[in-house]
Amino acid sequence: MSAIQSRRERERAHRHQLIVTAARELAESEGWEAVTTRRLAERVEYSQPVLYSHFDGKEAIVSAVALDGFGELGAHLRRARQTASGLGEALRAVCRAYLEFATERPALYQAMFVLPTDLAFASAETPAPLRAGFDEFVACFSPEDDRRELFAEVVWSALHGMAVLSDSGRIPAERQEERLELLIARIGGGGATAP
Amino acid sequence: MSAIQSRRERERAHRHQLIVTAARELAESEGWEAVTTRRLAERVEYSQPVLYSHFDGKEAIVSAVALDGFGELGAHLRRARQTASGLGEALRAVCRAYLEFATERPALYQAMFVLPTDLAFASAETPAPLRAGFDEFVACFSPEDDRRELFAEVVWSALHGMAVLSDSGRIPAERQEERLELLIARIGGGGATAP
DNA sequence: CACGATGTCTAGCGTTGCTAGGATGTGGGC
DNA sequence: GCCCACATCCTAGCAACGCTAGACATCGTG
Repeated sequence: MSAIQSRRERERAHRHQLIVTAARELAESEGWEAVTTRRLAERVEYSQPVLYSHFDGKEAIVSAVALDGFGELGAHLRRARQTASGLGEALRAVCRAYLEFATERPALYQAMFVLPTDLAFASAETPAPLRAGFDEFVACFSPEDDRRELFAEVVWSALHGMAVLSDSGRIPAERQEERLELLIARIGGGGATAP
Repeated sequence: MSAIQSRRERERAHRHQLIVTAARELAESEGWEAVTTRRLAERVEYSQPVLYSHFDGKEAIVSAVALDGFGELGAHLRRARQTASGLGEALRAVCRAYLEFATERPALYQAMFVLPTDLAFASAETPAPLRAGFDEFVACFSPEDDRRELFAEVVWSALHGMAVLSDSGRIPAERQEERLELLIARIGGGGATAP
């Protein structure tokens, strides 16, 4: 493993991230339909084929962006949960942070949840960042409740539905806060450990 | 309005529906990525340009399929609600019917909720079929509750999230029934009219 | 029968994701 | 210091996509 080899690996890793962030920025400023391999190549100042030496295809690039997104979402939710005191407040903070994330980074959120990707979820070798976000929801329920995972799944589903339906105008966006409060009051409040 | 003119209109309407059902069948058997204008034209035994004499583009065809879907979903939910007795049972029946619809017609459901379409939702002139499905959820809550619309929005969001997250493998599909029961118990049961 | 209008198809444009094969330049052995 | 080998990168191009212009045929009408 010579020094120049390791330098090349560093450069390669750097360019890898360059492509990912370029794709993300382009998507966030003009939408995913504007992210073509040609425009992306132009943006990173390389030719198209170098994209394919880093990724298996366009879908893999989207997946890489999504993976970054899951990392950030996990950290965002964790921060929110840790600044709260008590399980009830934690749930509210995490839910609010989730919707915040979805509305402020719509393109990133799309890559993570709407666009087709290569990411393996329910499988055994699910990447850690993919679990991390979900685990933040789980942590908002009592460890003694053996149904806390189920609660987390339902809350996550509801939040995802609210995010995506309001983003596409299927439900009025201005009532998002009311919906959030209703959800928390019903799911979290008053004994999440209840039968 | 001569007889031959009306005959031509009939033929035209018939071909319109032919295109829509062909697109839907193709999507349901091979997925939407397999629905190209060429394959669709071949399937209805016309050339490509006739598609564009009926629709403004591919997105409009998807929208037409989605519109059909909303009609069917509304009828499906209505049937489910009417076979139940009492508001609580109605909510359970409608929710179950919704998830049933989503899992049994995934391609149709995608056209309605995931794929980009021309459909106008929150606007004033929202087509009736688009409201119909939502109204079935509203009808599951007491007319005296001035927050029944809000309840309906939250339930719909949760169901949509459950449908789409489990379809893409992000939450385990086999626990769908448990999640549904939890949602109903928390949102519907025990006084949907509660503060 | 000839004309005009309506409807349909062939052919092609620009763009997409993706790839083969040649040019370029850098690093290591003599 | 020279030269070869190897890795890297780009030019050029393929098939398929959504969509459209213009030629062609078909049909009802005078």
